[in-house]
Amino acid sequence: MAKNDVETLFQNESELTTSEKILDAAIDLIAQEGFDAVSIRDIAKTVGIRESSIYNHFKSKDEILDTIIDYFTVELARASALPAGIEGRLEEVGIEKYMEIGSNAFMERIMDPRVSKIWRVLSIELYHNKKIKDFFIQTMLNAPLDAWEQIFGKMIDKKLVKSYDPRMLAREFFSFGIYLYFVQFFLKYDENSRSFDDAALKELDDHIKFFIEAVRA
Amino acid sequence: MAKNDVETLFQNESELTTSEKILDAAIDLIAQEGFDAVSIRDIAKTVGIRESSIYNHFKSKDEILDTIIDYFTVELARASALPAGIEGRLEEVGIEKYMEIGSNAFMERIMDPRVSKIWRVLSIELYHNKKIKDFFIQTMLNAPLDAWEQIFGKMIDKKLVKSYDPRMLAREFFSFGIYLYFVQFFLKYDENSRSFDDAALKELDDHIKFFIEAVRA
DNA sequence: GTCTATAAGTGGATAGAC
DNA sequence: GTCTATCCACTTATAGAC
Repeated sequence: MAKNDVETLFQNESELTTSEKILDAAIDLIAQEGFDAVSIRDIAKTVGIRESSIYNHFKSKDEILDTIIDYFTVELARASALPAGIEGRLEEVGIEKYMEIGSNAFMERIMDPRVSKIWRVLSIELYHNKKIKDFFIQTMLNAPLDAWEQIFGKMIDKKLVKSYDPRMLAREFFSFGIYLYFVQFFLKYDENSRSFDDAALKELDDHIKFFIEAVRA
Repeated sequence: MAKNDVETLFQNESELTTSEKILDAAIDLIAQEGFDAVSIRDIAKTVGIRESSIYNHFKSKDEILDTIIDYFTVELARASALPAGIEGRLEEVGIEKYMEIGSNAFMERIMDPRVSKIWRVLSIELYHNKKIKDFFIQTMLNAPLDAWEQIFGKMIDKKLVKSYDPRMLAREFFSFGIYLYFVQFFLKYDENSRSFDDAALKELDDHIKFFIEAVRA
């Protein structure tokens, strides 16, 4: 990586605008200490400018957080979507492969070291930021549950899966993702381990195998 | 409840010491806004004394939080312990009853409206307080996983349960509790709904039924 | 677009009278 | 054990020179 601490989340490090540098620094600091504990001075010092200069790019401290939230909730929302093209190919690929592809698509976005710091920021601010809370409820909870409910409904129709309540199956399957997320971003997070480790991937693999064995018709 | 907003967490409301009033007020305010956002002045105003008087009872703001953490982590740690007496009665009570009793013991502590505010405080401060983080890893994660691993090991020995890896079974069973906790205290928490609602209990019930059907030998 | 200087407010904490 | 008064470090944010 480069000479400074801040791993950039934007494309070309050499051509970063000051606004992008500010956002990078803010993300880095907030991920470590939380939004309240980070001051405009801290951010300015990390970027290498005076605090008053920050206000040429953002009109308030809150606007910095809002920009981070708006920029990345859109980006991260794609994580819960299933990969395009797999939709109609249920019989072709089989249950195992189907669930594996769906899970991996989800996990890869969360594992990505480029965005794991953002996940940490959103996790930290979740408790008192309505925008983040709504994002989580919608994107991390309801959307995946709805998607998996539909998928399990179809699997039941095709007699690939026992006729359980599809919503219950969606919860049984997806709740494990929330568990892994919580353990990773609340209990095990530190600045050095920014991505899911192999143990978590093994646990997910075990979960998929156990679940499939439990529901296969 | 009484004439003021603060539901006391201590025994006799009429005989609360000032220290206890301060802790109650602090818990109430922190559960709503987080520790950083609550000032000594806020706490003093809620109690009805001047901020300087706070320092006759606690030597710093941090000591207030520490007292809350120390007092309740001990209390809450009991939540993850299985009820005494059930230990050796596995054959007698059967798998369903055994798991139901274990789960209920855990859930009742979390549901208790008296302590759910404390759970919220601990959840909010989890990300930057090592003491709380250690408590969670030990009491909310490792201890329950160890306990259930042992139990499932015994169930497998007695051929009550298929011979899966007991640690994997512990994760499959207990991760749903983490999911329910996360949804409750991070996504759905607000001052009015302080306890788990019936939907969560129904979801837990579904989970237990699904799990038993999946593992029964 | 960055700087210096400063405003205006809030925070935790202490001294000393009662 | 509570009060008034005060300290001072730190915060966000603005004004205006360069």
